Amino acid sequence: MNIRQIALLCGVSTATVSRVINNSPSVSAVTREKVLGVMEREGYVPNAFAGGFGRNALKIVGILCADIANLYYAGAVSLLERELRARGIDTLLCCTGYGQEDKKEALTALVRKRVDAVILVGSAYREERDNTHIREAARQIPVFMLNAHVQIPNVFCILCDEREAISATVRRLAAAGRRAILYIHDMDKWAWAGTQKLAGYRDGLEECGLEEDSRLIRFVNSAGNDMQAAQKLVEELLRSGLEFDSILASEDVLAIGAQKAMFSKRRSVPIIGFNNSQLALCCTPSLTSIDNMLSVICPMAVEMLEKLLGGDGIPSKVVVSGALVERETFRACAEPGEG
Amino acid sequence: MNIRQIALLCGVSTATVSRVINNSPSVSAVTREKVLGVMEREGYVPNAFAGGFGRNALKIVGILCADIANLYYAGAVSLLERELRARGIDTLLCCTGYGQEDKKEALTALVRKRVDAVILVGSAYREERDNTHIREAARQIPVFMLNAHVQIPNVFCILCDEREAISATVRRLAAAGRRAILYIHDMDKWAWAGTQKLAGYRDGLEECGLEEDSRLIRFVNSAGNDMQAAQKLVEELLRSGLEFDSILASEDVLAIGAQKAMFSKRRSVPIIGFNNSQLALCCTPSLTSIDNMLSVICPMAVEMLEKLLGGDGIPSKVVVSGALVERETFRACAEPGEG
DNA sequence: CTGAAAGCGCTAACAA
DNA sequence: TTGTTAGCGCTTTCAG
Repeated sequence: MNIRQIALLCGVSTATVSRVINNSPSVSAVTREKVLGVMEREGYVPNAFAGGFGRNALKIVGILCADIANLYYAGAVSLLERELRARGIDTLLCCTGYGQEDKKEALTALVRKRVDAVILVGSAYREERDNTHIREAARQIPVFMLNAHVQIPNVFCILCDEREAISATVRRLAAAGRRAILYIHDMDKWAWAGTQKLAGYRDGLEECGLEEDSRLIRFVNSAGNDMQAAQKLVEELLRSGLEFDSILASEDVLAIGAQKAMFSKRRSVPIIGFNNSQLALCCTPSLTSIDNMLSVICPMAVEMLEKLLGGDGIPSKVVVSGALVERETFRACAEPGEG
Repeated sequence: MNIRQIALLCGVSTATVSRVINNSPSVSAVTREKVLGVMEREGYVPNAFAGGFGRNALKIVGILCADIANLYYAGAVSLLERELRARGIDTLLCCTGYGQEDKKEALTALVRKRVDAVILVGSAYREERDNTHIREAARQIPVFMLNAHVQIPNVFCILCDEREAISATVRRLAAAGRRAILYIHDMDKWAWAGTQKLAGYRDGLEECGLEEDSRLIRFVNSAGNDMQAAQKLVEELLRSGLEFDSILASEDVLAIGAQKAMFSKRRSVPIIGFNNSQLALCCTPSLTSIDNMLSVICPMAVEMLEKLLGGDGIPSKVVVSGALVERETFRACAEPGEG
């Protein structure tokens, strides 16, 4: 059943049916009723893509993320999808994993679909070496990057200043008397963000006049369960007798692993995670965490996207600051010795 | 830039270009090279939707879920998307929330887009009263329901027997000497699944010859933070002096809230959640939880979907059994008094 | 207010 | 191996 058949049945033209479908005011009440009646009777459902196709007005944007089962991405996609839907835009979701080839293929596949724009969520999409595939994509459609930055025409980056957020957190810890801050990260997957965060840690130390101790910077590398890996790591560190009086992790799961290790050894120090995810609330004690402001960044990205599609100019880069969300594992008022 | 221009530039027909694009074997090597060269040079990217559109071969399926920020749905969507992508099918994601009207609208909107099928994730999509919108949708395209069941032509349901899973868990608790099992649920959002689960709890009691005690069946109703609400509830129950020797919750977050309450009062009983989500691993002690087998159900759904689209027949209903995943909050070998 | 007709970019049946 | 051509379902001028 298509628009032509309906037109035939009504004894009007397809144009008129189209007008009825789209609530055009320039249709007489009688005609409209007649057409609506037939549509109803025939159970006709117009094909929503047929019109937009070809006129580059599909009203679909592609969202790429590494893994939607990851709470961080799930949160971002949730916020993005909501805003897009509110504007009548559909979301084509691609979970690409972390492999460079897979990410690349997914991006070009989306471009082939002539979606109106793509949003790349997470710093995983900024490759260390070669970002030409992003450049290629941006030649065809606007590309938005969340929490990653590249300088390419038609690519728009909205990000949180994670480096500064980490640095500020280190300063907070130092102000609370902490001198030996264990830093746990999982940089492999997040090359760029990982580098930024680590730099933030170092900034913080430097600004506080603390010496960097390489034994306090630890890398967690796990194929599957990052939490468990972090737990094992910290248990080992405790066994080894390494001294530290606080823990900062580049992700909530790592912090929670560390927390479990400390708990099992009856040790207590301030522990701070990153992402301010639901996990931070569910662990006991609840986890202090750095919020990288997805709740701000995502709506902002969609707003910019809308403006851009509407023909307005938008900045190619927006940076917002992060914020420390204090919970049981650390209070700013905490004094040395307390946890 | 379209296929016609490329054809012109190459001095061949659009059909030939089309063949090159689709790797048809019936193109001479020379022609292929020539066409590929021009495509490359011109930066031409074929429109992936244009072909499939209209021939009802869009290779897109719509996935509806209430809220992708919810770990449970995120896990399901992750599994589904992976399987779909492996088959060259794109995923259009709609997060509908729990409102009946919103769910309905989202479904009809997808049907208008002539996606190849829709997958409704979660029992929230089975309305208590009126499922005619699903019937309508199913008249146009195949509908798959995950963890919900209705009997409608062209609707295919794949679900976990949650009722039996809960009942079995109650029996396990009883076998471990537990007689007063507190049951916490949040039925409002999940009318159908909620009813099933509660029925399972009652089945379990009955099969063990335990009397149902209405004070032990508790409803948590929170707009936002279910965990906190459950925590408050249990704290109150403890204050009120209500006796119970174990806790079973219809969702992991509720169990974790209960756990926090118990922990803060230095009480310890077996606690069992539902969904076996990441949260169950992140809390301390780690949470025993009922796994409703998304990891089985989701790939199965996509496999069935593929068969159906390929013209094969598939069953309209598949039920798999759940499984208890035992962790620190309960071990089957646990004896009364231990927790 | 309504209709005729020209596409949108591609595929596929048929012809050569 | 290649070309011709008729659509897919709808929107959108431009005339009436």
